[in-house]
Amino acid sequence: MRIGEIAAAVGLTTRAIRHYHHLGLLPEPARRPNGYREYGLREAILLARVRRLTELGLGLDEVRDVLADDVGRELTEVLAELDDDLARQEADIRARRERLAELLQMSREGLLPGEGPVSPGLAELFGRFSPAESATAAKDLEHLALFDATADPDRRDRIYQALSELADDPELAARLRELYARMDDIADASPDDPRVEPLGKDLAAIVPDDLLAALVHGGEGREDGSPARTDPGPGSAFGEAFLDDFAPAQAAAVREMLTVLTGRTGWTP
Amino acid sequence: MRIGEIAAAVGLTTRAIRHYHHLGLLPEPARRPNGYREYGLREAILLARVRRLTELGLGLDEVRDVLADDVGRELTEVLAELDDDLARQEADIRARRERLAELLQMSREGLLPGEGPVSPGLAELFGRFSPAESATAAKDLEHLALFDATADPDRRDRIYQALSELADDPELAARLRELYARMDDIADASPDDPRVEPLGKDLAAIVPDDLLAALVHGGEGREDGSPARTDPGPGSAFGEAFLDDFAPAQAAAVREMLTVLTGRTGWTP
DNA sequence: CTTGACCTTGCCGTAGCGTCAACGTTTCTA
DNA sequence: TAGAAACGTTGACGCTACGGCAAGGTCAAG
Repeated sequence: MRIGEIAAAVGLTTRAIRHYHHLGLLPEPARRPNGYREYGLREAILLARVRRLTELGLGLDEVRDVLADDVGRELTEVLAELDDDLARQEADIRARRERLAELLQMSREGLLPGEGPVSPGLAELFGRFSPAESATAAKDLEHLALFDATADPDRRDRIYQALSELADDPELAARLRELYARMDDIADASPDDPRVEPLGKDLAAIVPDDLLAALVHGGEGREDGSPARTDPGPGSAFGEAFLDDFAPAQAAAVREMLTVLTGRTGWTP
Repeated sequence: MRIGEIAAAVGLTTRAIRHYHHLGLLPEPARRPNGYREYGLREAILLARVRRLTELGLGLDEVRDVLADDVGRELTEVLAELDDDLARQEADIRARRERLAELLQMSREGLLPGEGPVSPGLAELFGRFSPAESATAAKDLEHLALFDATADPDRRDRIYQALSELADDPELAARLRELYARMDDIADASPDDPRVEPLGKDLAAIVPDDLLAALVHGGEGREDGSPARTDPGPGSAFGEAFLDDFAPAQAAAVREMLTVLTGRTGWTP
């Protein structure tokens, strides 16, 4: 047989067969005078074995090992290993599909924020605060979306829990909205503006103890643990970038808030 | 932030971030005087979105589309498509794992032939015929293993069914063994040997009608449909290779058998 | 001054082939 | 009998999402 004929017979492409030759999986057969490869039934049988093994999902070098080692002992252990691997992949895919199902559900209900797919806990928070209510609020939600993608789920959900409780209390929610408004107000103010310091203190005051605990405690006891929404506090490059995201006066207020909060936790930089 | 800092903040590697720049997924940020890239919070937020999307399993160009298209319409349809894709993968993996489970089972029971993993139907046939009983029998099983990997499951199982019934009948099985022995006997004979023609006729005689029907009918009505165990009959390159796998006298006997069988089906070459 | 931890660009490697490119051979057909 | 169609040959690049290494430049600390 020529290569195309054997390829059709075993259900492979000619390219695949040449590839197997190249890898040494299958020895090159004799050539006809014109240079064409000449295949016999033995090669077809070998290729059929290769095909069965690759269809199971074995890699080509594993196939080579199995073919070389002859007899099923090696085969059995390769198959077992492969099954483990496939089990992992399957679990992985299922987990992703579960997340996808949540997201598709949210998407159909129109709950997906512009930030794209986020955790359900955060999506709920997004639903609670009207999006374009305040520039500062919008920014805050963006920060949360960043946090959402990076923090570990435990801590994340504890923090969302605390925030959710805060939003549930009508009085607290009203105060929060007011604070956002006051932040908006000082967008163009100087850092020395007299409104800055009281705003910082009021911001600190609305942070409940359980939220603060979750923020501080979640940091896994290293150099972080700062109450900034995203792990490292000011002093770290990230913290500076975080503060840079605010207007100067707003940043000063946030800094003031952090000072008060670190005082409350007894944490030292 | 420098690239390592933002990478740590969003949970990516610096290499990945540079890769995203290269692909145009994320614009190159401004540089410091020393050439270092300088990142701000905006980039972190963008990267967090990228990370969420890639973790769902989106390809990077899909991520780019989603980021560019802004807003969830495109996103929703990409997610739905992705879910379809994952569903297919999951089904595929499950099917492979089922086959693997069968094979591991057979392997533990020592039923795996040297041919490696074959379909359950064939494994059963392998179990019925003692492996080294006859050189011709061994060859026949090899041919079946080749057939096993290439034929479509329907036809394959119908044929195995017929073969299994043949093997179930003690008298037929005994006759089959005798035919194998006679094939062995003429391994070194001349094609003109007087034993060849009667052997061919006897070979044809033991093929039951249902097996013949399965063999002929399975060919999906094109140029095949030949009763050779593997699709195309003599005249095709594969058929020649098949006959070449036998000693000359044996090949003559097989040819004789085919002549008789094609006569029985009324099939014309 | 050195060491070490950063950063820079750039190129090779991964798995399993698909897909040209550029060319020779065989076979069918007008 | 010529030309086209359908085979074959080797060789090289492409795909995914980066990892790893090389060969350097930069910066802070001991």
